[in-house]
Amino acid sequence: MITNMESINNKLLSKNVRPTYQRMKILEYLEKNQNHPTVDMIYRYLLKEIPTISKTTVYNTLTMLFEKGLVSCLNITGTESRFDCYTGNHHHFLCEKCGNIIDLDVKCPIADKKKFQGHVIKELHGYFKGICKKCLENQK
Amino acid sequence: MITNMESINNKLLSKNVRPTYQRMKILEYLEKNQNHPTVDMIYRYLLKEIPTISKTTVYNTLTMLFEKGLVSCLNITGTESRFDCYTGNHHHFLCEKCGNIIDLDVKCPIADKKKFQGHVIKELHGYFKGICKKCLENQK
DNA sequence: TCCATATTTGTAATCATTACAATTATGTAT
DNA sequence: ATACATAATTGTAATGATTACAAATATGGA
Ligand SMILES: [Mn+2]
Ligand SMILES: [Mn+2]
Ligand SMILES: [Zn+2]
Ligand SMILES: [Zn+2]
Repeated sequence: MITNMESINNKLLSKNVRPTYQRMKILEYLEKNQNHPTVDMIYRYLLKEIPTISKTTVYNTLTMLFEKGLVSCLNITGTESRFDCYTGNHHHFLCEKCGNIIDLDVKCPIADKKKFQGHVIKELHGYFKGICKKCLENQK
Repeated sequence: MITNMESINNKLLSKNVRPTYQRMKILEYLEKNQNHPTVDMIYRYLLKEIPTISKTTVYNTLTMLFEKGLVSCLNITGTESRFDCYTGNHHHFLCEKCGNIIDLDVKCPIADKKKFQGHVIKELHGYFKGICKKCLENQK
């Protein structure tokens, strides 16, 4: 996937979202930083490029992008939301040592089902917690 | 599983936790109310039986019980922690209509693995969100 | 009974998130 | 181009869950 302003622009337009500078930059950040950032991480970075940006705008934009299906929102840490521009079906691993969140390719047996045991499924989250490969190697 | 004070007592003792009245009551509540209550739900109920109980005690106790492996902690809603005395491997469904959290028996392909792609796995959370069977029937 | 220690309690602080109103930017009709 | 209604952004205050911390209380063993 190529990250350029043109594609980001089209992505927003395809969902009838006005491609404002703030929205473009937030989406650009997410595409360039696929480490599942927090609102604050996005905000603090964008502050350099857009000194007037408000954290409320970051919150509002991410909520809206989520509702439009352009980003996904994780609550794996339990303390703050994490955002991911990759909306395809995948799972996540949280390292309790370094705090990194890693994408996992796990085949969930009911991943593509619209219904399960009578319940309509709209979202699916697979969260794993433990110690990541890199941290295990470092402590050897 | 029978919920009586004797078994709760033993459960705590087996983890070298002093079975105080507050701890027993919190664990008893969880065993009798398997609807994944919040801290506040537990606190407000126990207030009737233990008028002097502090919400801090509920927090401290649940954190301790979790660390001892006697309860599990869910962050499915994103706004507050939910607790579950059933620590066996199972997944959860959150209904965005009624807010209920339902146990799901989903076979995760890596449920019993200690390691996955080099990462040591200590916790596994499967969260599904949508509209539950009961709410679907009601709106027909 | 005495005492060191564990537990509980109450209050204040923290931190993420939301509410809300004021300001600013934008698209469209004139 | 101008005016205006509307959308978007901003700043600040409020909310709510959780944590920090110190004082009060309870407990088990000497
Ligand atoms: Mn991801
Ligand atoms: Mn459960
Ligand atoms: Zn790590
Ligand atoms: Zn429901």
